[in-house]
Amino acid sequence: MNKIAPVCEIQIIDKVKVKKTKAKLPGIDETLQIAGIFKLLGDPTRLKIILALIENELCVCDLAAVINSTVSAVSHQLRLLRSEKLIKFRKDGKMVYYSIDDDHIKNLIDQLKEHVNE
Amino acid sequence: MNKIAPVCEIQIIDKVKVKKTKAKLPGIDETLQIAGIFKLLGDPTRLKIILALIENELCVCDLAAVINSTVSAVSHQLRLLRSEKLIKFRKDGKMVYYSIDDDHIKNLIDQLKEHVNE
DNA sequence: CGTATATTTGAACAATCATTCAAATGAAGA
DNA sequence: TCTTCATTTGAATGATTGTTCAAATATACG
Repeated sequence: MNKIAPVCEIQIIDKVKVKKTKAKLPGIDETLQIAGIFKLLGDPTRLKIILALIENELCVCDLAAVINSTVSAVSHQLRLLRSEKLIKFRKDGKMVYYSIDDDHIKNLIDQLKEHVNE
Repeated sequence: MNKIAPVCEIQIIDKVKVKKTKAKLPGIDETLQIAGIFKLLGDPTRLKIILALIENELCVCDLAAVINSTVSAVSHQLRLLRSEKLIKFRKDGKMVYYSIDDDHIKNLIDQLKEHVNE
């Protein structure tokens, strides 16, 4: 009788291990930033854009042609990739040429290619 | 008069570059696989799970405690990570202990940490 | 067997997101 | 200036997805 309510009671098996592991994790900001970049690369359209730009600097309409998408869809995704500084652009008259702005990206993808081909 | 309808007409600036770039891209299956793994790492909850398991083998409820989530939410995400062979598990009585099943993952994340801390 | 606990599972819900279409912007050339 | 073309932008839509809650499994133990 008068049992303590089980509300919000969290079961933990190994308190020490939990505390130690928690201490080793990166902060929430860094975690979210890392997840954010993985997320960008996790969409097929954006990944194709990155893969294409690794091979060549390209304008938006050629980029759309390379990855079989529409100019509008590509432009929307370019905005996201730009905002995270994964790509950069230069203007030449009406044209806008995009290219990779991050050396790590190619390595990241190459590593995953190995993984996939195993 | 009798202009050709502009429907579906795709503008391409540099046909040669488009064709050459297209030829260098990985096939669609490989592209989707790579995107799939990036996508898994692109969710904060799943990334935290991976980060925690890199430090320690953990049971589900301790894992939930480490990343401040619920057992149910963690279990759902573990299923996805398992299906892509990023993690493995071993059973011990009622308990299920999860750990990393992929050597590439840690390197991938370490590389992105560099990127973020620049 | 019956209870307790760790984990999994399914359905439902809210939120996020990629694409599409139409319209706007900006730059080149007549 | 007017037109054309490359690109961007905004709103709308349909689809995907992460979390929650409740119920179902599964294993240990008395």
